Amino acid sequence: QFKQPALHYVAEKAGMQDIDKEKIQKLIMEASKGSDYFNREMKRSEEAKEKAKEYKKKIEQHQRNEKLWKIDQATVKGILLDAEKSRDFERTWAHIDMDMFYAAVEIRDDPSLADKPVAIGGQMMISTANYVARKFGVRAAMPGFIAKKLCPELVFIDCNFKKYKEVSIVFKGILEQYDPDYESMGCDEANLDLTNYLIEHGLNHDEGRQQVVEEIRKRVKEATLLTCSGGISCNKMLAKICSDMKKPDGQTYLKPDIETVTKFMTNLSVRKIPGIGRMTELVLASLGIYTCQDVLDKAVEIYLSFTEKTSHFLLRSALGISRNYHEEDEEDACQKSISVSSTFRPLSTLEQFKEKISELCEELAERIDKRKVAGVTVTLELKSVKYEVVQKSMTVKSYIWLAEDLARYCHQILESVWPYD
DNA sequence: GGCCGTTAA
DNA sequence: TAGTTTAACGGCC
Repeated sequence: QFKQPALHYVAEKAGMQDIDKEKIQKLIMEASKGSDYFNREMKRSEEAKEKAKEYKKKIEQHQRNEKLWKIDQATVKGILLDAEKSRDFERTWAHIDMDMFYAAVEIRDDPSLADKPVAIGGQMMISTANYVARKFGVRAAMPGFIAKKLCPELVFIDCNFKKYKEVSIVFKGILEQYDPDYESMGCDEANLDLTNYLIEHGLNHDEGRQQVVEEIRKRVKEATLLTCSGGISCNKMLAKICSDMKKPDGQTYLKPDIETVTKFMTNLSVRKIPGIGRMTELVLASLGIYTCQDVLDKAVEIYLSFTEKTSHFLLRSALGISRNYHEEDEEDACQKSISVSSTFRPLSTLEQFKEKISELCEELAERIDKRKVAGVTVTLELKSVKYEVVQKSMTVKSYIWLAEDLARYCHQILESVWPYD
């Protein structure tokens, strides 16, 4: 565990297990310290720890009252029993994830890059790094200037989204043949419900499930000349966690039985659960919870700290239970918002802000037009140089899609928060 | 409905 | 010197 908030996790990602964590963490710290971004992150971390303190108070209060604690324990037992009842091993999910996608495409098209440390992105932000670069601690979501400090030899390559999109279409075209309703998670990964395919092909058994994913990966490699990794399990969450375990170019199968799943979850870090990020990890750590087994051991503490929805999510996840069916509702699956944003040099006058907003509205209107959609709520979000965010929105009576209408409402919102600094 | 925070790719 | 963009969701008032 890091004593300071880790701005970029070392050894969290595939390819970063055998590296000098200490040294890299120190370099990142030196490069970050004192920056507005770092200060903001520190503040967020402090707020998370404060939250944990409140939780602890409530927990201790219940613990002191024997009767109350007994009731809490009984309630939690019920929740865990209910969760257990919903456990289902009948379906097979696969999570397929392209390895270091953008970097892999660039290296494929220029093999001379293969043994050099490569980062896709620029001095501002890196999207992906190859495994050579990861050995230096360089990784996605790290600004280029920090990556450069970790690895002075690092080769930066600009993003070429058009090319990645084309590869992605080929990739998805293969997945579609195994599950026409596959759930896409960005351009380089997807969740597939293989159950129907497996049954139809008489392959619904341990070997068959692994064979099918081997086949998918082989076909992806032939069609794109790129490797991908896979995870196979009885639900989406487990499949996703598994797909990360033998990266690159590997796959992990988790047998659908209670012993295997329980053993798998026991020592798993809570951070591996999709949906638990840096802040939740920090809150849980303050409560002495690091692994999924800790979540179960401290189920009452979880129940008392979080809302019903969140504690159910945490407990079910720690048991290795998650949804194993497609989001059925068309209504639920549709896009709910559309937005543009950009980072620019600080502005000062109201006029400058209005001008910038108008430009962004033009861009947004173009995309709205392409998608043939319209909306009723306009939200303006401003972020200061100190990373403080101000958000204000308004819902109107008529549908909006034109740039001029978007701009008019945004200007109105802007004036209501002016002066802004 | 409005505003804020978290997550993820 | 410098730390993105887009979208979704949950909590709280």
